[in-house]
Formats: sequence, C-alpha cells, structure tokens
Amino acid sequence: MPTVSSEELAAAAGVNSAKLRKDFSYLGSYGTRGVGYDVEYLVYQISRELGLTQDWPVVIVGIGNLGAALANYGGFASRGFRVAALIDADPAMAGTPVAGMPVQHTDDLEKIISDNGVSIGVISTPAGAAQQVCERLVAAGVTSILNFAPTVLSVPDGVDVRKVDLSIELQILAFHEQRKAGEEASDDGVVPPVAAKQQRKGPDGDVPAVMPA
Amino acid sequence: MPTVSSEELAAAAGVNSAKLRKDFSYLGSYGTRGVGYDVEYLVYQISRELGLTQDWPVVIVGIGNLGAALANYGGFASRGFRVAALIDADPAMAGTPVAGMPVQHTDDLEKIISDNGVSIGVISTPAGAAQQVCERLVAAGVTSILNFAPTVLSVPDGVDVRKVDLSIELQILAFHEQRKAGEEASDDGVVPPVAAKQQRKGPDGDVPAVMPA
DNA sequence: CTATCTTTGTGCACGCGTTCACAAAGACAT
DNA sequence: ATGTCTTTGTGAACGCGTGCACAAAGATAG
Repeated sequence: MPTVSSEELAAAAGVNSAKLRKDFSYLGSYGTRGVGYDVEYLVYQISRELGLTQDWPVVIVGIGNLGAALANYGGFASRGFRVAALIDADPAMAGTPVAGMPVQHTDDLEKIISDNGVSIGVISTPAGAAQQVCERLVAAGVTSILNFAPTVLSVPDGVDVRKVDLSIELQILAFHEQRKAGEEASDDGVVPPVAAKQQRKGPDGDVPAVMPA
Repeated sequence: MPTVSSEELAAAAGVNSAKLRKDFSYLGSYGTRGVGYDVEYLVYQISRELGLTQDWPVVIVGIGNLGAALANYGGFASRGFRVAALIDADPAMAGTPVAGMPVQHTDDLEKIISDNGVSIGVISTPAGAAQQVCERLVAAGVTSILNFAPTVLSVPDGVDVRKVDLSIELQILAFHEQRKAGEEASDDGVVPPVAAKQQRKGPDGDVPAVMPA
C-alpha cells in the first residue's frame, strides 16, 4: 500500500507539516500513525471534499475568443466539469461548432439551463452584456457565476460570483518587476513619508486624471 | 479640491477604515487631517506605487484562442501595459493581423524581446511548448512570466512566474455550490475554516495546498 | 488668536491562524 | 506479549494582522 507522510507532502507543497496535518484532520482521521496516509484513499477523500467526484454541468455564455478558449480548455473535464452548452447572442454563430459542440442562441438560455440542471454559469461576454446575461442565468436557476467580463455584477443573496481579471496577475508581476528595478535605491518596502513626498512633481506635474478601473 | 475621507472609501470598498488609513500610511502621509485625501493626488500616488504610471511592454507567445483573447483585452492598456508583439510558432499565422497587430514568428523571439526592452512575457501556448518558450524568453532577458499553459514552469532564481489556471476559480465555485447543496441535508460534519470573499481573491486564492491533478 | 470640529495617523489590545511540541496510536521486531 | 520506533492528531504557545480608540493636526468660524 503506497503511503506518504505529512512531512513528505509538506516538503513537496512547501508548507508546514503540522498545518497540513491539521488541515487534513478537518476532513477526518485518514492517516495511520507510524505509517502516514494511504495515497489512493487520501486522494479520494480530498477529491470528494472538493467536489471533484461530482459532475458539474456548466454553460459558457459569450463565445468570443475567450469563450472559445474556455470551451477548448482541457482542464475542465478532469476536474469534474462538463460543458453542457455554449451560448452566444450572435444569430450568425448559432450552429457553428466550437470545441466540437454547436453554439446555441441566447434565446434558448432558460431552456438549456433547465434541461441540463445547470447551476454554474461562465460569462465571457463583452462588459456591456454581462449584467443582463447574469440576471437571466440567475432567474433560470444558476446559483454560481464565474465572470470574465470586466464588470462587477450585482446578484441577489445566495448567488456566488467570482470575477476573473486577466490583467491582475500581470499587474502583480509588474509590481514585483518594479521592486526589482528600484531595489538598489531604497531597500525597504516602507517608504519614509518625507522622502516619498519629495518625489512628488510640481503642482502641475503630469498626474493621470482617473485611476484605471 | 475634491477629497474623500477614509470612512467613505472604506464603506465603498467594504473594509475597515482604520485598516485603510494604516495601509495608506505605508505609502506616506498623503491625507489632510480634518479634510481627508485629495482624490487626484491619492490616485496618482497609488498608481505610482503599483507601477501603473510606467509603461510595461509585454509579448504574448502562443496566439490561439486564448492568446487572441488576451491581445484584444482592453484592460491591459489602461493598467500601463503595452502589447509589444504577438508571437506564434505557426508559420502560417505570421503576418496575420490579430487585434490590429501582425503575428510574428517564434524565430524572431529574441530580437523582438531585445529591441523592445521587454521584461514581461505571457505564455498562452499549448502545455507541450510552454517550457521551451519559457527558457527562450528567460535567455532573451525576460524576468517575469505569466503562464496560462497547464504546466509548472521551472525557471532560474530571479525570475518570477505566475501561473493562471482558468479552472481554479470554477473549482472554488463548485466547492461552495456543493456546500450549499449539502448544507440543509447534513449539518453534523466538522466545518473547515474556509472563508469565501465575494468577487475578491487573495494572492493565491483560497485554494487548499494539496490538490489532485 | 482662541475655540471648536473633523479626520488623519498610530499605539495598543485582541483574536485568529500558524507553528511547536508531545502524548497517543499503531506497526513491526524480538 | 512487550518494547521500540515512527508518525499522527491536537492542546497550547506564539506571532501577526486587524480593529479600536485617541492624541495630534489642520481647517474653519467667531
């Protein structure tokens, strides 16, 4: 029986072994003292807890480049997701196969949701259409929404929304890149108030009018 | 002079006003007691600290659906990013305009990086090509990489990599969806400390350390 | 100039998550 | 059986980030 110790797993994941054991303990006592964790059993238990063993039908609304990329993304199936339908508002796209699946028109959205028992929807429409699509999804019974459109969606209580901003990660990289570049000048992250204030350009310095949203 | 108080900002952002003030204080003393923060000045200071005022040329390697979606993504320009080049290994794509910009061939990767002073690269190739592309980018001088390919890249010290897995957010939604469903049925199990913050994501998201692939 | 009012900037205390450290549990050898 | 050895599961201590509460600072009015 192949096993792993919390120590091995912790080293591999780069975390503290005690924390890992405590985390596992929330799922139950699946380890054997003096031996470790049965790999296969542990994988199954974690998979079950995370919902990987269930089948989650999802719909993708908005089949532009991003929607098509998502439809083709291989990582979904292996994590228990099944793309039940691709939906787009453009009548010209209806019937066009994307990732081996015909695109359906927005008119049929409610029926598709209902027929497939979909509770998770992915929105990859332009920003302008997102809120309206969101409302139709929710009205049709969707209770979790993954939003790729650059808008904050407003939803009733009980509906989960997660917003994915593709530029945020890039932003973080740029932030660290800036740190790397400016490290030789001021060592610490905390900039002394006086020094920082002195970096201000004149009252008429080139100041951007609006913070990018 | 238009101003905002920490109280107003905190209410809008849904956070504690003291925390917000303390956070701002790390950037310097930009507020005026009894008045608040000068909006324009504050925006500029935050923008500068985050690197939004700099121009970051980036290259996107792998112009499939995802690469095209990224090239068309409007959020980049407003955050200080400039797509310097689109690169693909397919000779048939060379010259094809995507997002108003001709796709260039991988052969010219090094020259493109060098000529444009690019230090940030985006990889949206298939998994099999990612590591090789990564190595060429690094050799050419790139020190930050945003990886959309479903592979873990190995890089030398001093190079930052951030991996974006489009299915992770979906995974999190499914996890909570499962919770919703199982909540009314059995409430006896121990509930692990998982906090779901709507439309907000930590640096690494609230994803468990260990997860089966 | 003094008084009053508003809001910042921050010392301090509290709470929560992480880590330490060890007793308990099981495997395995004798 | 009994003892030794390994590794889990967890109580307790620690440390860090968050939030409270207030003095300091500046605006504004009299």
